[in-house]
Amino acid sequence: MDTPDRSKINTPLSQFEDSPVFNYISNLSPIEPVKSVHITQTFNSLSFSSPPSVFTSPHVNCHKESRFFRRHNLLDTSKPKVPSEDANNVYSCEETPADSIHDACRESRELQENTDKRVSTGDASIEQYVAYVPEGSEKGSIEGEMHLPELCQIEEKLEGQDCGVDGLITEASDLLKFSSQNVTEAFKGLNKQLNPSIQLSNSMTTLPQSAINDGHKMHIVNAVASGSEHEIEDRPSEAAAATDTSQRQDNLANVALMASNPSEKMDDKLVYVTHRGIRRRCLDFEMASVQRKNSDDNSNTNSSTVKSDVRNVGNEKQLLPTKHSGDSRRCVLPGIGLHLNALATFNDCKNIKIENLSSGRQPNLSSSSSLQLSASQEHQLSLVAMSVEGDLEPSENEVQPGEDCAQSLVHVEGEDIQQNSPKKKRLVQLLIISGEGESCKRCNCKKSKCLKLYCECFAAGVYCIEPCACRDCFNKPIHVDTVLQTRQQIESRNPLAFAPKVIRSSDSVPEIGDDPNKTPASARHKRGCNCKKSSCLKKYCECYQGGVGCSISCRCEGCKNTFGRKDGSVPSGIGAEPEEETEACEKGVVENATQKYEIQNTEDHPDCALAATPLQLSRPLLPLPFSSKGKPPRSFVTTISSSGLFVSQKLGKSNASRSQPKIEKPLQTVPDDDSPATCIKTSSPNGKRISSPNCDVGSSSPTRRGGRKLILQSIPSFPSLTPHH
DNA sequence: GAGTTTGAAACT
DNA sequence: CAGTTTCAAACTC
Repeated sequence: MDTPDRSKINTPLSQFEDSPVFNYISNLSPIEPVKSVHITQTFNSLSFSSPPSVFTSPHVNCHKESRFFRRHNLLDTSKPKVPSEDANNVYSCEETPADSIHDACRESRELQENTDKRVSTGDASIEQYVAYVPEGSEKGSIEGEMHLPELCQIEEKLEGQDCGVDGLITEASDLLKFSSQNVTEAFKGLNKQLNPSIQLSNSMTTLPQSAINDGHKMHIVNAVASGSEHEIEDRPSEAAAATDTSQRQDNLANVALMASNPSEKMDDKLVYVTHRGIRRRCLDFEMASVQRKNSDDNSNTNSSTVKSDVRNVGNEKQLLPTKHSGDSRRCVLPGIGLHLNALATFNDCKNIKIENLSSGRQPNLSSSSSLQLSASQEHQLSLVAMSVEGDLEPSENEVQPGEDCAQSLVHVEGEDIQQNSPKKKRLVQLLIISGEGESCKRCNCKKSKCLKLYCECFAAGVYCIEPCACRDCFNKPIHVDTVLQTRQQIESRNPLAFAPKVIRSSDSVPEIGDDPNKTPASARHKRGCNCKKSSCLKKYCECYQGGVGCSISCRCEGCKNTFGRKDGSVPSGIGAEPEEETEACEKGVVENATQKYEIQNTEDHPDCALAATPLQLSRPLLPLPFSSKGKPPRSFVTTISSSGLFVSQKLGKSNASRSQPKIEKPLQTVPDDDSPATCIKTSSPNGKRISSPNCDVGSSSPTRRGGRKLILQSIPSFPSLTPHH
């Protein structure tokens, strides 16, 4: 404000003096000239004080620059808050196959990474967090290790969350803090407290597999061993040493976690360990086979109790690394990145497993896959269902809960694969390719750090994973705190920000037998679109993308939404309700577009296991984002039943509408039915399915889960599941 | 793969 | 609340 005056005063002083106005002013106040000059100088001196004349012109520039810097600073500062930066670096390092590691190793690692990211353990975040450390160390970014604890601490401070996850993180961080020596000591202490298996794990870090008897133990050992081996192989001696330490730390962390909650966490931890091992090397599969054998020997030990199941699950996962790798996406999915998942994860794993068991382990992929595919939501659902249903059958195949379609494939291949490393590898690759590869590609954020709704992943409540092409991504388990905070912030602004954009009333759910044409119109985009040029005929339109008709709430112009126009041209009754409750729509006509969608979905959809972010879990709704093309659709349709349950689906594609309705119905899911939809899928409008690719596969495969219907009851359960709150 | 278009999200 | 800017997906070439 002052600046202009000054400038005026400065340069043109003489001019002013000459000007009539100045004269006039001068007349008014005789003192002026001097003062004016004086002032001018003062300002000049101030402004220029440090900088030379160079800045003469540039007040403005200065400001701009200052602004510029400020912005940067802000950003920087913000980053720092998120311990993440360092972590990020580490993380990124991880992701970047920069190292001199052999190509093979690199590939395997990549695969592993993918898998790891998707690991479903409840501790997913922790897992990854921990996992990163080693990676960083591998890459020689010791700093990464160093910072991790700090990050954890920061997280603690920031969140102070009680969530089990957080707690775990904290513990992990603490563990990490320990110097190797301290670690050792701490470890010893832990061992005393830990159950035998854990202790074994501890010893395992250094011991060969042979020493282990217990299946669980075996897993741990394998994981550790594999990891260490891998590192050793890949890296020079130095790296090996570092890795060793990091691994130990990880192990400790795991142990600590386990210690904190032995029964529940054991599995997860085990899984975690396994994952790590896998991550470190693809070769683990072989190990897995070995483990599996061992496990088989020990498997008998497992009791029929739920706990036993859980363990089994863990074991299975571990046992079938392949699946994990493949799975990691899926099964792990749930656990993968999600905080929510994490919460649910434990349960999920259990549930899933149970389901598998209940289903009687279908030889076919579909069954397991379908469940898993549904991912976090499904997990939850499954949990409920599990509770409801009692019949569990032991799964011979040991299908892992988390497995995806890909996994299912693995299964299909059968045990041979397990035993056969090469086959396993192939399968894994296939899985990855088919499953994640495609589906997993997700966001491509460059400036939002994946912490805004611009980011599809973030918006979908899932962590970004490797397939994402995002930059400076903070939407990773490592940055849980940041993610949570951001989400809260956004939600504070708009409580429904993360709610499914398209809602479908459960009632509206069309019945399977119904006309396929029935449009998802019954579903409605909550806020309505605002399309001006796309005529609501392109994916730019959220309504269209979600496979729903436009409604009154839409402010679109020239609406031609094939799913239903704003004007209500579509019978579905679109216009009628902004809210989605009614479903006249069901009657709606399914449009060609819908069909297209379906087709696309089917094709694309390979879903990935998404790591749900914690918030999602917290939310009542758990939309499972599916990626069509690997990307989770921004909007996915979620059905909310009056009861409060929801299963998100992608309405987009008709499948969702049809098949899913079952699922959607708050209370029941009938997986088995028919159609491809059978798999519990969540489809995104984009055709991205939440459900695992298996669904597709599954669809092909006749078998489904036992045909049982899952009855979901009101979801009060969610809260409990959520570790956070 | 690069560039454009589009509309939601975010900001003011 | 409206207008503008930013952003990333969707789309086009």
